[in-house]
Amino acid sequence: MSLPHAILTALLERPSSGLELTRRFDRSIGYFWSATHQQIYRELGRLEQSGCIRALKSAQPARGRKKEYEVLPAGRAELTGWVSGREDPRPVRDPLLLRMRAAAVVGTEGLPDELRRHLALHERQLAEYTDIEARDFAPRTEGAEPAGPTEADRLRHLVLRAGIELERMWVEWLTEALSEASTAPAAPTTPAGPDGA
Amino acid sequence: MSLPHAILTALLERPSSGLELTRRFDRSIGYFWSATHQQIYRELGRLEQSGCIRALKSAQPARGRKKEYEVLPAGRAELTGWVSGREDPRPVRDPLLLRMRAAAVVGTEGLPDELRRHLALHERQLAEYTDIEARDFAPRTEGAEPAGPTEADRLRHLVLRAGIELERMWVEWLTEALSEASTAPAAPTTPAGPDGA
DNA sequence: TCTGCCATGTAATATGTTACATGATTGT
DNA sequence: ACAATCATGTAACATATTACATGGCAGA
Repeated sequence: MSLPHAILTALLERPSSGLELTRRFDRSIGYFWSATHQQIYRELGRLEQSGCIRALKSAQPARGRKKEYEVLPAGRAELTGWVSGREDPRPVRDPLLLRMRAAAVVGTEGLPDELRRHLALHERQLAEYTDIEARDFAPRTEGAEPAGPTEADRLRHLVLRAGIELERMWVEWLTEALSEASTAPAAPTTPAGPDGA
Repeated sequence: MSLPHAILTALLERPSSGLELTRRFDRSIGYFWSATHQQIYRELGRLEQSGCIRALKSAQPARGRKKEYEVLPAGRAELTGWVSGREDPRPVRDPLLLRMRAAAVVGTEGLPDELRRHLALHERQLAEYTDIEARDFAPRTEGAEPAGPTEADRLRHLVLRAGIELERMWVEWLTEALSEASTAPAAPTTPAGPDGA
């Protein structure tokens, strides 16, 4: 149940139309909660029906016409409740790790190339994040305005740092995996092994 | 499309019944691909129909009777193809990061407690992983048998290390987030801000 | 027999993905 | 008129989650 809350957050930050939301989900918000435009339109319809948001009057309900939404008090209350609630971290679901485990059984054919490809992708994402950090969260220069970052700034920076640390972790792990793979070339493996990990 | 391959891998490691698979998905395999018993039974039915696996003869097709499956050559071929194929890393989807971003807009009420709770959960998971590492992948003692770890052992260890590094990353990040939160107590935040991160 | 657990399964719902359809606007 | 693009949406399907249903077996 995170998508509606992601949309409420985005709309509180700035009232938007469905397509604008879609674009923002390709950039900032999508870095930790991705969504396609179909999901977004469906969810906008539900949120409107449940009274959490409403379309601005300027927009007539016609098919090809832009339709902008804003959050109503009920929507803000819903979001506040969600933030202060409990929700366990989701169990990890990573296809690459699964494939490595499968490779331990059926062989590593083609795997090193795939690891290199993933490494390049994670390095690119990491660079994108650090660019954003340098642009939006540069340390205050001396003699600048006395006001430090706001609470909101600090929270957003923390979220970005989580993304950075995650990417850094994958880059390091993939580098290590590749160096191990090059030490010992691929070979047929034993048919079975311990189940412990 | 990862669940069927997760099941094939598990069955290659050891032929099992649905419930046994469910238990293994709560332990080793589930550490990077979780699944409920309903998903597993449904997928076992599909895999059997498509000729990737078959039930061992010992098991009659009765409702309350145990039914064990083994992988057929077609199943092994399917898995091999999947391992050597391409699949992009999934975009991150993390509700906690989303909630922090929402908190930047509606306030951090109740958030520090939740961060502490998550920190404890990740610390526990990390301890579980390092226990497994110490048990199953202890460094070879000097003077032991000359054979090093097999390729399969190294792959399984790599997968476990990814889990360890992921948990360590979350533990560090949550610790940092909490120390920042204690520096500046929660307060109502500005209604809008930059969208950049 | 009754309780509890093992084991397999169904049904309903929620969420996510892929492909396609339609109208509006702008530039040539 | 035509093409390209913006913008909103439908339909079909795939996957995941939650709650519940059914039968077998073992021991009190």
